[in-house]
Amino acid sequence: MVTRKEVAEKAGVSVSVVSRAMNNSGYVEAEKKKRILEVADKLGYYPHPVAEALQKRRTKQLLFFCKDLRNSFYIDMYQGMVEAARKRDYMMVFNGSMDFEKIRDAMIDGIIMPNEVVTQHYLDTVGRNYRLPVIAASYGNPARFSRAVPRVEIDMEKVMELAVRELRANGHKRLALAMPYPFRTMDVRRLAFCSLMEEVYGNRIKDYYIGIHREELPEDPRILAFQEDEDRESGMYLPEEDFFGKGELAAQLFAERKIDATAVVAFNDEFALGMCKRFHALGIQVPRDISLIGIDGSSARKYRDPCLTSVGLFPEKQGARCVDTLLDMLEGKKVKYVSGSPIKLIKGDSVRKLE
Amino acid sequence: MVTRKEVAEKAGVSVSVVSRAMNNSGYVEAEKKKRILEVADKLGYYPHPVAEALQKRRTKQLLFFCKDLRNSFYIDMYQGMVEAARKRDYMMVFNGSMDFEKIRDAMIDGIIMPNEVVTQHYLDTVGRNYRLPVIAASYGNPARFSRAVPRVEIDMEKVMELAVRELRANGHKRLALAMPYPFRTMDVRRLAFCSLMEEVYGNRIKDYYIGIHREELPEDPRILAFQEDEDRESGMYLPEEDFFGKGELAAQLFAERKIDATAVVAFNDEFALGMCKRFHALGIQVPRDISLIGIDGSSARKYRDPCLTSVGLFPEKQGARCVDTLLDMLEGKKVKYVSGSPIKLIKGDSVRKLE
DNA sequence: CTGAAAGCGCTAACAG
DNA sequence: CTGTTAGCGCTTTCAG
Repeated sequence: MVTRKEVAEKAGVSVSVVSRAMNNSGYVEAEKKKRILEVADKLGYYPHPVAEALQKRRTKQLLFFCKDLRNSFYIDMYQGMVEAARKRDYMMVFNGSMDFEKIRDAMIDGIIMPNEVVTQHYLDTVGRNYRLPVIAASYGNPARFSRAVPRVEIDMEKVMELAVRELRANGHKRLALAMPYPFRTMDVRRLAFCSLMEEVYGNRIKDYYIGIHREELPEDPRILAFQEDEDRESGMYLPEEDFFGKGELAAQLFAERKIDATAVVAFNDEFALGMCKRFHALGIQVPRDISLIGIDGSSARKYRDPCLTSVGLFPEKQGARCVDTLLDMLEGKKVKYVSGSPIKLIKGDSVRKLE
Repeated sequence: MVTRKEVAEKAGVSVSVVSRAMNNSGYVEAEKKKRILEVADKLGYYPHPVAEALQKRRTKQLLFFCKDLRNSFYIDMYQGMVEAARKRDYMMVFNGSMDFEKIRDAMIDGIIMPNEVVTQHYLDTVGRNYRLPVIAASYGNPARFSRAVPRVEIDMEKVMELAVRELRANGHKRLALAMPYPFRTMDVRRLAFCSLMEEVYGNRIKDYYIGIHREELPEDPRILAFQEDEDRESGMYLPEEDFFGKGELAAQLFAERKIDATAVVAFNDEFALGMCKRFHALGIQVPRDISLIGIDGSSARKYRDPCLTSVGLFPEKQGARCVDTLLDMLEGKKVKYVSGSPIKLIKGDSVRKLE
């Protein structure tokens, strides 16, 4: 392996001059600099990133701590991070194994958490005595962080408002909400939906809520909504959920319970697509018999027809903002404790205009 | 930050004893070891991964160099890698930005390449004078590596054979192949298909090949089959392709050209799903009017009904094997230059039994 | 402008 | 069994 020392010898200078030449820091005679760079190039020299990191106490790597790789929402988010990091000469590293302990073995300068639940878990365990800067992507879900963590937040209340407004604009009055969790779960979508529909439904709102309970799930090892009873009670859930499968189940429940809603807001696009499929199998046509609106704006919308109408959350933008905030922190800049990320309705063909 | 030195002082020993105690290497009095571990724990000490890496010349990180994140095939492959790496106490790092230059800034012990094309690109550029161990996932595509690189290979000829056999077993005689590339492209699927169908079609084989040419692609920036004319001529292509969109186009071409095949083998599942969608839009029913078989066994098969029949490639297994081979190399073991990865037909409902 | 020297936090001989 | 010592490859004062 060729080191700075070797370059220095061949160029007839000392290592420190080479260092300065390579980093454009401090003084070095123009003539010499040129020669050094030439020698380095000829030798195929390239600085050793680990040594550099040790000395500078900067690895130039950021971790996106996310296990839920099969969820394209997070993949999109990661793409946004990669791009933002690249612009500031950082590398975005992805860790697919959800193992908090191992986080301390990672050579990183900071961590981005995918949601409130994971953030809280982290802060309550390893994060207690590991004080690397942390940023959380968040969605307005109730969570109590034991330490101040800047969040880049998507305003889910507004998302729900957009969805409901779109349905109402198309003449829908009786709307249902389909979720992968029981009613009692403190999910911001459910809370927002309830507050928006309260004046219409009053206390009959539960009749228009389709939730998947653990007991109802088929015996599929992938479908594991809750790991511990404790988690279930606290309304927490862990990732790697089969939203599509749960969506199918939700459509089934919707049909069985003969809910008289004309439109459904689904937890997310994956969930909505699952509903679509099952509706189709049950002979219920979207949007003729039932209108459907998803949340995410994911590219998976394309798989089914009619194309799903959805509230786009632009996870790439959220991801990019997470990175920028984190890097600002590392540079010692003051950062906002909460910053927002844009949303927008993406029209498809799954909402019918009622006369 | 708490270091080994600090722990040593509090425990009244020297740093080397602490080192030995923590790594279970060399001798250290049982009593002392216990005390040291206690002190370390109380201080919340955790070894500095960068310093360790510098000294041991082992970062315990492996890179999966893959930009095509939206392709679930590679995501599955990555999952397999993560698991295999975890078992051997390694961390699998994912780099989503296709920038060969930046690879040298990554703190890694080895690299896994997603396919032959990327491997070759790498070897011809940065890989020239950066000799980190490399493993390539491969598919029997023609490629000339300028350096010996162990490959974990999926036998695409056998894959094609399985697909064709399944269709024939269901009574299909006239089979077509649908690909995202022109006929001249040296893709192993096309070559295998040609050799399998030669005796049936002779030189009419081109009539049963549906290929997407660059000129036929709609003006979608994402749809960029070839970056350079040079690449196109050499039959190379770069990732991030919209296989779904091209599949739609292929179905269109199939219908327009009134090909009299009763079944189609599609490039991959994504491509097949695109075909499904367009066929549906054109009023051509799968499998009633046309049978369809995909390649991959991807989870996206679930999105559409009928469920796609596909040849499963089990990318997780391929990924896991890549990692194991790479780690064996790092441990100085002798590794096979080419190793295989299993395949299997996954039955769905997209192939009709002909009378 | 340059080079010697002192580390970054950790490991691994090697005497004691 | 233990401590001293010499690095891993790089950066950064700080005298010259």
